[in-house]
Amino acid sequence: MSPVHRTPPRTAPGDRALDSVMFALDRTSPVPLYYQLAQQLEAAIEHGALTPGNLLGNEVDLSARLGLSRPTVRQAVQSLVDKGLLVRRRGVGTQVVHSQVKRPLELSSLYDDLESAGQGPTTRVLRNEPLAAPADAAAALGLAEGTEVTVLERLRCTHGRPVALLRTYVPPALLELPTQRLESTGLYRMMRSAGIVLHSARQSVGARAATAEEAALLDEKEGAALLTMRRTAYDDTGRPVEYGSHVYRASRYAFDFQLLIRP
Amino acid sequence: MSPVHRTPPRTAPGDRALDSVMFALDRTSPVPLYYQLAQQLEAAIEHGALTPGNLLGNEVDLSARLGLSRPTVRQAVQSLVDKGLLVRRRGVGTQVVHSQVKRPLELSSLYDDLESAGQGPTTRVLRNEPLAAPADAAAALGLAEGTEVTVLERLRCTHGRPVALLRTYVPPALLELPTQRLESTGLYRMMRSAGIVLHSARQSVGARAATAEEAALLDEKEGAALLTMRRTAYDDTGRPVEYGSHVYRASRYAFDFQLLIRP
DNA sequence: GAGTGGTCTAGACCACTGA
DNA sequence: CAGTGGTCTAGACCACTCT
Repeated sequence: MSPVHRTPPRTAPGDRALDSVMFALDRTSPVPLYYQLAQQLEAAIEHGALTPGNLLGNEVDLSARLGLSRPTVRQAVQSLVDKGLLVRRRGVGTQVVHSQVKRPLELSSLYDDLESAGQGPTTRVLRNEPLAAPADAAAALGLAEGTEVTVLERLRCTHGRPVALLRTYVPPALLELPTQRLESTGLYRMMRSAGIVLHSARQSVGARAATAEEAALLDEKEGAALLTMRRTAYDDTGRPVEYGSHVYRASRYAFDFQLLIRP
Repeated sequence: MSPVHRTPPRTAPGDRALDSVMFALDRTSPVPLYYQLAQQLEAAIEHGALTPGNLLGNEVDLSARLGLSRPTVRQAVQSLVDKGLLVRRRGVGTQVVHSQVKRPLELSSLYDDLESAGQGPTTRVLRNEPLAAPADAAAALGLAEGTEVTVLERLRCTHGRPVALLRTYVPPALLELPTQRLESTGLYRMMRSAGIVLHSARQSVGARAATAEEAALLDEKEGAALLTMRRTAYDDTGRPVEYGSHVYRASRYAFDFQLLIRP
């Protein structure tokens, strides 16, 4: 038996590097406390102050040390668990996931489409006009076949070379779509500016051989393997706001994404 | 003005069908209350008792009516918001998403791989042996190149016809992989039985032309467009447990999934 | 048995929305 | 303005894991 009366130094196998990390919470900030904490925890993990091994002292101590209630600390921790950075084990503790794969890097191509404006990628609008909706677009948008919609065809390039050919159908009168702004700003930012809040999207990814026309536009050979993607996007009321049928050069593009498996 | 003193009938524009729905909460059950409530809400939505329009009375009333605290009710509602079934609007209320797309149907092919055992799909193991890890597999699994791993090659069929050719590398000594159980049970179930808890996976989907060998196995023509998918799966400690490099017949398979866009 | 996360309560105040 | 969700507190008991 140890002659120590107090709690021993406690550098257990799964030692808690968190003790040395300082957190600065600003109660006057409009940013929620749980969110401030989550951000600082995430930064500490990324920056390496919190090593993958095992860690993160128990929630009761942590909340006492931070001057927060346990539910608030839990809310912060939970958000990182949802991001896949932490794992909770009942009776054990909360650990930082080993993970080579730090950044979840968000999800697949929608993210690209959301962000690809201004910087490297450029977009050329090949077509932007009203059209009687074809069967697939009408079905996806919940309209009668033949309803007038706006059809866009855009050629997306990175490093000056084509990557994707995007055909998009937008419901009538949803928003103005001046070609110039489409090329400079991107469809999703225009929607956001118009007060349309994206909520979810349904995607289907497949493959097929390039047609002669696609091959010419994309600088591929006819019959080359292309990635295809059909997507219907919905706003926060569940209303479809876009249906797209796109092809990507398989030689220059792939869909990368991380899944979290939920029990 | 109405001569009524009490609260009027209150069949406002966004009327609350929830008032007529009964909830049965069992406090003796080991199932958490918030989870019971979430399930019953989800069932009510799916079954149509809660119509897409607008709905769901405020959380304070709801918790009072159910005899629960507001945080508990919030936890239930939040889980459905996370699933994309409900939308909260501050100052307005919580609404059922219109959504054509009811079932989120989980995510892409991993789900298929998890579930495709026993029923329609069958799996034939073409190869199951130790092998010095090639560069890509070693990198993905965090091993030195040439480390001995187990390589699996499996041909997956539905309706008696081939759909996919799966090449999988499993770290050494992770678990036993008898061919017969692989064909009857599936890799993921075997992992689960071995106490391996899947946590996340990184996937990359692309396309390319079929080689002669692939074409022969998959009953396609050489040069046909195939979907390709590379996946590294991790368990809950962040340890890589599988690296796969797979090809799917584009004529018979596509990756379908739903994204939720988070602000 | 000690320590952990999982769940739950009964309040409180604030920020935003809409009439 | 009243009503809504968003955040936060300070406790409580339970279920599980590990030693």
